[in-house]
Amino acid sequence: MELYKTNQLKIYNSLSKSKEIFKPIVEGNVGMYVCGPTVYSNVHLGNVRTFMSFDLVFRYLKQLGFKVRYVRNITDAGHLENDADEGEDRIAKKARIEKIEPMEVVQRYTVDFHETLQKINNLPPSIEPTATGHIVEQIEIIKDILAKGMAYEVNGSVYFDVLKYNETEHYGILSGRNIEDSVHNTRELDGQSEKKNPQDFALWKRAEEKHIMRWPSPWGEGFPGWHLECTAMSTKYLGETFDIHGGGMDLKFPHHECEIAQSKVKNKVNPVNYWMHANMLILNGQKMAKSTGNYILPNEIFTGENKILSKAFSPSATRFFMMQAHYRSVLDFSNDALEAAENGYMKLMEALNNLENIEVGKVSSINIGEWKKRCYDAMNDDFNSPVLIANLFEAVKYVNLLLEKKETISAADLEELKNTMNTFVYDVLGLQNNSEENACDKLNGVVEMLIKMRKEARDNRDWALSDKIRDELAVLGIQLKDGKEGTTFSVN
RNA sequence: GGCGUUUUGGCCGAGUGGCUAGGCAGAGGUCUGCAAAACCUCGUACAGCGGUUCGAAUCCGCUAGACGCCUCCA
Repeated sequence: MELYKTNQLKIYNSLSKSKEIFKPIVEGNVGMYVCGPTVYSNVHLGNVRTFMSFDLVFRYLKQLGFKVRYVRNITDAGHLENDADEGEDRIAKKARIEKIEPMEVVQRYTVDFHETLQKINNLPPSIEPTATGHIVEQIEIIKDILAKGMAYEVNGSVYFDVLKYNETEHYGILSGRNIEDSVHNTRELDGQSEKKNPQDFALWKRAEEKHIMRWPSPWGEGFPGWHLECTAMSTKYLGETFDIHGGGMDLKFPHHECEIAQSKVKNKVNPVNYWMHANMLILNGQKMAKSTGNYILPNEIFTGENKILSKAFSPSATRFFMMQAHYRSVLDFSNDALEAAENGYMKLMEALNNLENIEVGKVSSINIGEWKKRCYDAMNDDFNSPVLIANLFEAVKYVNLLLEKKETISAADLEELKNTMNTFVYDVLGLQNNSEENACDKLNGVVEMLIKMRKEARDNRDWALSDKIRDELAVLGIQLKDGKEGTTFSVN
């Protein structure tokens, strides 16, 4: 029987601002859409955190037995940079600077994005559609919204009429705003004279002469507006109403608010049942962002090539660091925090390796079933990975006590412990075991030989030689551990 | 200025109206030829001031700080 039938998953819904019991539209199936990256530069660690948060959601839904269609777009048509740059989107701008074809920029950074997510062990989504591949769908939606009188055309551009929409619907329902407030508080910017109101957002923008990315439309040559692509792609692949829509907290307004408005006009239904927002990664007390230069790239962490880092950290240690925080909490990035996470991560991996060395007994002195339930309870409570990890460390303690024979475990319980730990560590959290990568058979053989030689030296009370072997191996990052049952080692 | 979130022990980070989060770092102990590892024990917490309550770090109010959004942004 599928686990979702016995596990009651609760998800914090940004729309209701409360945890709700998750009930998919079609039993056993989940449709999930997550706003993907704009591929005009390398993804930074803050971007990665969001995608990792939803990777956790994706993985756990699958673990519960749901059949998940996970759609995450690639924004390759670019967003408008600001109104002063009217007609010029980010990707076109970058292309001009580098004197290359826009789609070459898109290709380069899409590849970088995929490589980075693969290193950090994110699962690929089920469908990864591109904005440029869905121009036709976007044009159709605009025509529909125009026909319904909720948009207007000016000089080859089409804008969504927010004030008119707000007469019958609540623009601001997701972000907790009232349009009346923002009417009084929105700063007037230049170049907005086309719009009836500053709150109106573009559905279609007329392309200036020099604009590189352009498509024909009923309103002339141009390109789609900021928020339309997600509406087009999510509803195309998941339906007019689907289960989960995710994205970074910073997209809640205006991006997701606009998506709701567009969908409601076009389909007359709420597009999303559960809105999920992942919180920001903080560096130097501020949100990581390309625009401010306050960011760190994933590769800089993996190579250690950044002045705030004392050394390189593996993708898994980095992933573990992020999983130790809840996805809805702000997380502070620092070298100290990463180091602490790395130490904890290695301790966890050590215990996983040691699972193989445990001897079974007739009865169990620890309650594995109860422990397993606590693991699921943690994840059922809005994907609470930090509490899950606390429970995994509880299991680390079990493993060590079992090795010392201070506790006993039955064969069936040991199997349960192994399966559950593997499931949560590898399948749900998506961590990888680095020690397996580092230690190959030849190395194992050499170290075992040295351990044997050291034992002979110790038996002869030749402490100088035995310590020399131990210390020199330590310098190489190989740590020897003398236990009651003999010496073991770990590779750092 | 508006809307929202947040403030936990040396550090990172959970959580709850009364019952140990966890990790890292630190102290003492067991073990050990010594060390490391492991295990056991321990410490200083819930920004400040009021209120509700038998009881609040947990609910409410005020004050102070921080962050996010209000413009592209994960």
